[in-house]
Amino acid sequence: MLLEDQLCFAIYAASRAVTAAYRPLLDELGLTYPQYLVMLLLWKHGSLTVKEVATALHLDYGTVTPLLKRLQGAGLIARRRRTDDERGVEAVLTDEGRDLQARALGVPVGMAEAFGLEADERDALRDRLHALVESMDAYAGAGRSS
Amino acid sequence: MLLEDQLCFAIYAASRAVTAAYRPLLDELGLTYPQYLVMLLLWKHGSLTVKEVATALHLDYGTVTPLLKRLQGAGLIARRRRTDDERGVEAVLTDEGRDLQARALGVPVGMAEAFGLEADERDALRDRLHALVESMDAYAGAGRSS
DNA sequence: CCACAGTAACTTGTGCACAAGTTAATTGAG
DNA sequence: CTCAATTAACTTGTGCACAAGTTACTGTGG
Repeated sequence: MLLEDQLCFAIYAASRAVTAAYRPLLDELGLTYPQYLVMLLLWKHGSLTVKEVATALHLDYGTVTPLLKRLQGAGLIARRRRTDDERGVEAVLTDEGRDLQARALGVPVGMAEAFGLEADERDALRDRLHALVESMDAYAGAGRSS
Repeated sequence: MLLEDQLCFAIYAASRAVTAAYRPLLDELGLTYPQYLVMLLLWKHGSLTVKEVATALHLDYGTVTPLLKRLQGAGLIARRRRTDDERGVEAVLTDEGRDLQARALGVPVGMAEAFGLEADERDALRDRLHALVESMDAYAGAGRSS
């Protein structure tokens, strides 16, 4: 029952340490860490529905909706109803949002340095965590169905 | 720059998946995940100052103070000024708080099952994450001093 | 065509998490 | 001893994160 022995606490502490390490880098871009994740998605895809963002980040609509509104308020994205299915709302990069990508190129480099790990170690840890998330999702799914 | 390739996102997603897996177990105890971590500390030590709790969990006073007030509101702890140093406030288990430990014994067992990992794998992952947190703390410390 | 189940998004309320600023008690240099 | 710096705790404000409930649109069976 010791706190320090539990994997859950190690993950919880690591998550907060990582976002804290990102903060000074992201402050210069005027982004929070979840906002940065959304921008990463949009720099790749150009535009995404609220549902697609929520699915990719494993987040709730109730988290994503206000987050996108703040990005809109910052002028980085526009939000508009889809025309083919008017239930959907699409987030689209503005010119300003697209331009921000150039200034964000240094962020992953700076973070790789902070991690203090070799690339292969980093990949191994990442893959193990991905497997953990899938295992937990499967467990949660099984729990719901019983 | 791909989201799925980044270690940071794997940790962020894993952290939320873990606390989500704890939620149904902790709901039965009437605790949130951070509250459970505080109770783990108190079941071990009996009483701790706000500073000691904040240090152990790597949290801010601004997070811990209201958290302890909610535990006090739930009747699990009492909060009182220290007599030897009146700046300090101590959190102490109530009888009710102490009794809760018996009902919480099943929580780590249930979680070990959800993780779907062998004990040695779990320990290896935990140690690697602990090392990561220390590395990041050291990096942040170095950044502040420059 | 029409009730209706299902889906996408939003809203409200609670609880972290952290920055920045405030207050009160303690410590220590001169 | 005195007062300036330090420390412990609290407060305020912003932004996630998620549960639960609401609204608007879609697609399908009858």
